[in-house]
Amino acid sequence: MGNLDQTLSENIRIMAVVIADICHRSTLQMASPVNLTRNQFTILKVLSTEGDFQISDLARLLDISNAAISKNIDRLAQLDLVARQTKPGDRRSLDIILLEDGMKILREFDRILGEKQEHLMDQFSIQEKENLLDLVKRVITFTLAEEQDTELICLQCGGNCGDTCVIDSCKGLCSLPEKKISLRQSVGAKQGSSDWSPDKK
Amino acid sequence: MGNLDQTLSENIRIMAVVIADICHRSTLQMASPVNLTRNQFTILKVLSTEGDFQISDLARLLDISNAAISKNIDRLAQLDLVARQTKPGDRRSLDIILLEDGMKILREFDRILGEKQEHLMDQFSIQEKENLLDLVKRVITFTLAEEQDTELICLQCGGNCGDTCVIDSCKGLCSLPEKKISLRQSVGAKQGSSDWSPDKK
DNA sequence: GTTTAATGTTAACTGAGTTAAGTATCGACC
DNA sequence: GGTCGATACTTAACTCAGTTAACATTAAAC
Repeated sequence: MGNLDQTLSENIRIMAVVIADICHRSTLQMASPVNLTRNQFTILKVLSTEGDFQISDLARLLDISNAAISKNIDRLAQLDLVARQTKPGDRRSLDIILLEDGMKILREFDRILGEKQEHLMDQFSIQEKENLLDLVKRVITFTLAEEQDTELICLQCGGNCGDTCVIDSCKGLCSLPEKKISLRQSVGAKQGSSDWSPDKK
Repeated sequence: MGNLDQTLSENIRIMAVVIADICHRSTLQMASPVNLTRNQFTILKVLSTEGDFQISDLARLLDISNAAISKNIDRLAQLDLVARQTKPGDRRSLDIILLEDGMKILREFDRILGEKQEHLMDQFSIQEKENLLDLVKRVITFTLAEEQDTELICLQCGGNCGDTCVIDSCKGLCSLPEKKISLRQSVGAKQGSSDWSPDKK
């Protein structure tokens, strides 16, 4: 029944855009008093997970250059969201640490997302949720299996999904910070064309 | 059962990123011999739907400036994917028309997406698909209802889902080209920070 | 026939990325 | 202990896709 396949595929794609684009953007806008780019937000999110992160770690994780991270940290530091802290052992390295104001934005983001999620989840019975979860997991794993570039930071779980995460490459960040090398080779945060900057209109 | 809610929400978000980001990017890269930005691809996609489109229509639809559209059309015209055609009635206006090479890219994109989709759909029984469709539609409508900025071009259906489209504001484009004014107020294609440009590494 | 509005292009600018060069520190080796 | 290469970060110059503002050209209104 090709038509069902078609409709379902389309609706899955629409859902993806709605969640990954519209919902994320609006939540971030609500959560933060200042405009943050997607990458700046991702940096905060990474810093909120366990482990120490330096400029080059962040560059590797977000797959952008050290120079770009450095500039983003300038911006975030200027907003008092993060700070550079020289490492005791090695005076070349800097640990980037998340400050209270940065945490506040993340907490607010999670709170808003949590609220939206709560309302959404109220729609479904437990049976339906379990059903949907199973189907969603299968969509994810199957879709990723078809792709070459499957490394990414999902970070949707706040770094605590551990071994239950469906994303193989995520597990490193979620539960094993020491494995943080070379995640997300290709879910690039490349030079910008369109969607993810703060709205300036 | 808060934990199920949490897990399900996370997995929905992960699925969204996987589909909207990774899958779209890789498909576009496979489909097009030249690097197209997300907006350039969206322009092609819009042009492939029914109706005549001028610079200002496209600007309104993508929510970027006339000047930006003009430059994008320069680029697409230089690649022989589209052409400017002076309108008989009004010599100020230009109809932007999709050329064969442009259509070829769209066809190839759809073909690849169709293939991926076919494999994915093989995973599910008809019962499961109907189930999933229902749940997905509810996620979409509910999520959109919570958002203020719900205007968007989804264009996932290729412009032919008509009244069955779950996206109210989409219907204009899918089935009623004359309503093409002011779709997508805010699913911005704003100045760029991060993800959607062709990969230059 | 002149003024006003609409359409599209050009020019100057912005912001977030890039690469390449520069600075400082560390570790190793003679 | 001094030099040399590697590592970590920053700075500078550039690119690219947006922006706004000024400018042609054409159409419409009075």
